[in-house]
Amino acid sequence: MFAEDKKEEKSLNFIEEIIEADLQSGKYTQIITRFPPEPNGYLHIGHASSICLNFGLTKKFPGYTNLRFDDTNPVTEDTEYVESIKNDIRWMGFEWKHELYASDYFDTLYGYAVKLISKGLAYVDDSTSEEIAAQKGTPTEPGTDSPFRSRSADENLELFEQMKNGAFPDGSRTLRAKIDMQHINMLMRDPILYRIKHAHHHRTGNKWCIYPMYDFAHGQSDSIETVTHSICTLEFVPHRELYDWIIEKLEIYPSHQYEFARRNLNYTVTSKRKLLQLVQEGHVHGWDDPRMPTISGLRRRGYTPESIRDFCDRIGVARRENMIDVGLLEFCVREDLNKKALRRMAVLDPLKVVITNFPEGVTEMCQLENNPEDDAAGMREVPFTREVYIEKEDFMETPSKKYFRLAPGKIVRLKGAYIVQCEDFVKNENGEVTEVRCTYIENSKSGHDTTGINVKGTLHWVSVADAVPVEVRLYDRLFVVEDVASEEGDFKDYINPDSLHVITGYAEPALADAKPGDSFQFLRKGYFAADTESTNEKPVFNRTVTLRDNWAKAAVS
RNA sequence: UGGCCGAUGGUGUAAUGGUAACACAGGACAUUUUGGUUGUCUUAUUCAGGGUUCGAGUCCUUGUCGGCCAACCA
Repeated sequence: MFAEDKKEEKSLNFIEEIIEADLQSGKYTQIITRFPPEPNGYLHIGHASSICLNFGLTKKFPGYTNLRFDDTNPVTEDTEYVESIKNDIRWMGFEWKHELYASDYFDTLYGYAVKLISKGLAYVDDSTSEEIAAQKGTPTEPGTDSPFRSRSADENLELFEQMKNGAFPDGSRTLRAKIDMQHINMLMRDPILYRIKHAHHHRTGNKWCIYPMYDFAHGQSDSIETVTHSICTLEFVPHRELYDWIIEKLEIYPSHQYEFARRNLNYTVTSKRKLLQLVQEGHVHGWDDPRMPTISGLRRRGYTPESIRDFCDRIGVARRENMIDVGLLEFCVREDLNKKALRRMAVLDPLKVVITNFPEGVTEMCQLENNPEDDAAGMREVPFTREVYIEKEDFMETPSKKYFRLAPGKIVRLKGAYIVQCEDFVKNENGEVTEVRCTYIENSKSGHDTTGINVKGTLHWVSVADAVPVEVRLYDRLFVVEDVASEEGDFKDYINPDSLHVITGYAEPALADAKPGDSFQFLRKGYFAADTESTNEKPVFNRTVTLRDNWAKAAVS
């Protein structure tokens, strides 16, 4: 059980209420859910919500959850996606009961189709795609019957078998349900059940040249697995009538579909089509680019499974349209990493400080806490010398009144080391400050400070002689507008041209040992995770998220 | 012009006919050898009108606004 699940019981969401009622009434003694991705892309933060819901339900209530790949369209699907999906679900901390594929049921589904035809409830249609579209009518106008609608069951059976045997080219015929072309629900106007695709399938190879449509695969797959609560997003609400119709006519186990609103995150996109486009056109460096809202991207960025689960928990489950602030996701990862991440010092934009009264050639070790939030994390030693780097932004020639960092004549604490006072500074010909000269106060060392001086500011620093150069990748939101989908024109027009900055930072020696995936808090700068490409020779860090910064906020306003 | 689904602080969720709650974001103060963390305080006539009721965010009704539905995608 996850720690966050142990919190005091929150009120149930509407699906949990339904399940509780079903359990209490004795309708079920256990529940079965499923997570049904199509293996045609990587999982994203929206899927995370669905994963937490489906798997979370069977953690909370008796029962189990299957992983079922909805692989009914061979032309877009691939085993690469299957593997990434399994990997991401496990990383999220969930384990499925059975690994299943809709393609496992192709024979059964074929039999179901034959049964429907025999009952006079399906027919082979020779109409073209355009003709079928025309027959459908519109939401406000009824459709018209296909000229092939009244074929005999025997003829349909014969034709359908020939379809299966590869007698016809792609697109030449379809199997359609015979329901009602005047139905108020467009999906009930003789929906296509099977189409011809002479395509290689990632699992069944070339065995089949006809493939069932979503509506003729999903509900039956649920039924075959005796899924009790089949949970999907709101755009499938109109499909429920067809879902129930097929199950009823086939007289198979009655699974039930329940819909919730997909979660939208601002400043990003969560459409697989759009994400694929970003990858294929090189706007990002792959599905796991740390700017991507994919689970693999978030992982590489430094997000933890705990933080993503917490996020999903906080945003909840409902049926209304929503746009969730990415700030909440950031809050969740800060909260998690604050407890776990070891503190390290790294200077991202260096300015040299010379401590004029500190002896040359001497290295003095300083003891610093690895994590003030976790005593068990212990201490580490950091070398201090006459010359150190601080951040450029931590010195101001003419500071405002509320600035309590370094400035001419002002004192400041170098974290874990000494209190220093600024005596002088050097400028280059462009008027930029290139060096700050300070004196240190001898008996002010952290832990042994007998001066009684109260300093307002504390700076992070790195010894010049001991600094480890590291590549640091700073990320910003991928899009410049909150709601990309609602904007006019091509979504790519709203890509943030400054979503990535690669810089060289100077880190304390301990950071040279970072292993890919390790997370750290760079003091006063944010949380950073060693990238998958990081090595001891060339450490690379991704900024997961900055620290909250009240000073920066105040400066803006 | 049809059908379906929605509407509660800036955002996301709660309140199951009986005091509109929680979290994030924002603001203020305190604490702090990270301007981090932590603590305290603070921000709503529940889309609108009508109705039922002792009592309505909740039930009924009308309207308004938003989303979805006319892929051989899922």
